[in-house]
Amino acid sequence: MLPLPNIPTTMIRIVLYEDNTKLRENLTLLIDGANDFIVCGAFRNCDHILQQTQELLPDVILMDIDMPGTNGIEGLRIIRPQYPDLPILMLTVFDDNQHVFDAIKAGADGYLLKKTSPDKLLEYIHEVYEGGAPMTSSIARQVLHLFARQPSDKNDKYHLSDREKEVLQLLVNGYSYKMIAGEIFISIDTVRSHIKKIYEKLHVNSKSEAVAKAFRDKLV
Amino acid sequence: MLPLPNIPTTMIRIVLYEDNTKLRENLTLLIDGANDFIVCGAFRNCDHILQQTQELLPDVILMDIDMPGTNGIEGLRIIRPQYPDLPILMLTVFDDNQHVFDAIKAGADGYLLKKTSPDKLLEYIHEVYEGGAPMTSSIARQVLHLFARQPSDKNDKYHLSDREKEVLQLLVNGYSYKMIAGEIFISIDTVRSHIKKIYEKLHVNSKSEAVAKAFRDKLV
DNA sequence: CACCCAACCACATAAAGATGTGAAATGCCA
DNA sequence: TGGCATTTCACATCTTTATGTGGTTGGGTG
Repeated sequence: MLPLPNIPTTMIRIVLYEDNTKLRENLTLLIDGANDFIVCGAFRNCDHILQQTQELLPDVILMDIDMPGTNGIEGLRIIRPQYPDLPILMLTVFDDNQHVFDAIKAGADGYLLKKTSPDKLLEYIHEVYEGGAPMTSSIARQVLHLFARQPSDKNDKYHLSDREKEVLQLLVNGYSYKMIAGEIFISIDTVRSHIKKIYEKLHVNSKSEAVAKAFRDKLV
Repeated sequence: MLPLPNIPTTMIRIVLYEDNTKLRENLTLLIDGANDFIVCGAFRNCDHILQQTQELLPDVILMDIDMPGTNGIEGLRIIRPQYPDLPILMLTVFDDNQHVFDAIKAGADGYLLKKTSPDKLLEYIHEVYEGGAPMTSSIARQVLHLFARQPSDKNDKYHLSDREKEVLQLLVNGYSYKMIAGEIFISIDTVRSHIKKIYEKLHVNSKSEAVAKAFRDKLV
């Protein structure tokens, strides 16, 4: 049985994550329209990305960052360890430093802005599938500069007080509230109130999230 | 006084550093041939890059890496601190990790291989002049990977099972037991027993210690 | 001076986590 | 075939954490 001309024997399987329904549909139409792509799944967030990837076996994932529920960065962190070679292309409106940095750190293989034109987008999907690293030029510039600039010195970005930094450091070191209280000679209730304040400032709500954030943002 | 059509009022000033005389001349011809570029200097190494830059005031520097005398990387390190915003485009035969890494660290704004076609090269010079970061795709991929997944082979030192690694990843991502159970479709008691096992293997006894260890040992 | 903020403390409640004991199903491999 | 690791689940208990609502003190600033 011979394959017909111009009909690829294997389609490149794409899965989309994008919360905007209209955009998700448009992207699906665009990508399905190309003759060697097939969209085998499109979801509004990354809540079940592990199962979905297991079932759908995509060749490329196209991922928005800002989604309700599990967002693109979190999704990336979940999926990347299990699928180290799966090309994942971020497609987002954010071109600020922090988002780019987080995405790259989490193992994105490309980073495009949503204003990318449809034909360029298809070209870039091919590129990432073939092992390239498509980036819009402003992103590429940021990536290079992220590398070059050596000190993070952004550890004041959350405006933690000295005492709060001290407590956070102890949390990161694995201390319980009781141990912290003993270590710096304050009551456990005071430890609680410090930690509550830290959570507010870091926008987290558990000890392990605070610890993770401290590592990721090089606060320690 | 009106500018004539198609004749830019300001030319983009280029300085070249390239030791191969023939190539240097060819590049000069190519770039001067474009109607909005002018080569205002071309040198065989970076020995006097500071003075040359001061005098010639280039808008873009095009730089080879391997040159006798002060080479491209050293030149970059000399010039970058004084001119942090001057676009510098590396143009070289090396696409190995170390050279790319060194150049990026020293503050290059773009990195092209010499096999780049002449018309592409002119396009890329425009791009770097306009704040972009032109890279050949193999370089872009290297840059991303330098950032993201450097080690990730010593993560077997604790002999975590696949399932345990999966659970640990979700812990690191800030999931509660209940959320983990929901995500991977097992009961919360099973989550407990996995986590207990993880704690034994990592020699910790709390979630945040496990998270911290995961970061420190680059398990994530 | 009044005001804010950092740092301290207390009490209470609900949720989450840690630990222990025990057990069943699967698959591998020697 | 029997042992071993992995994965799954249940029940019980106790500790820790998270959150809320208060409060006092002292330093600094407009």
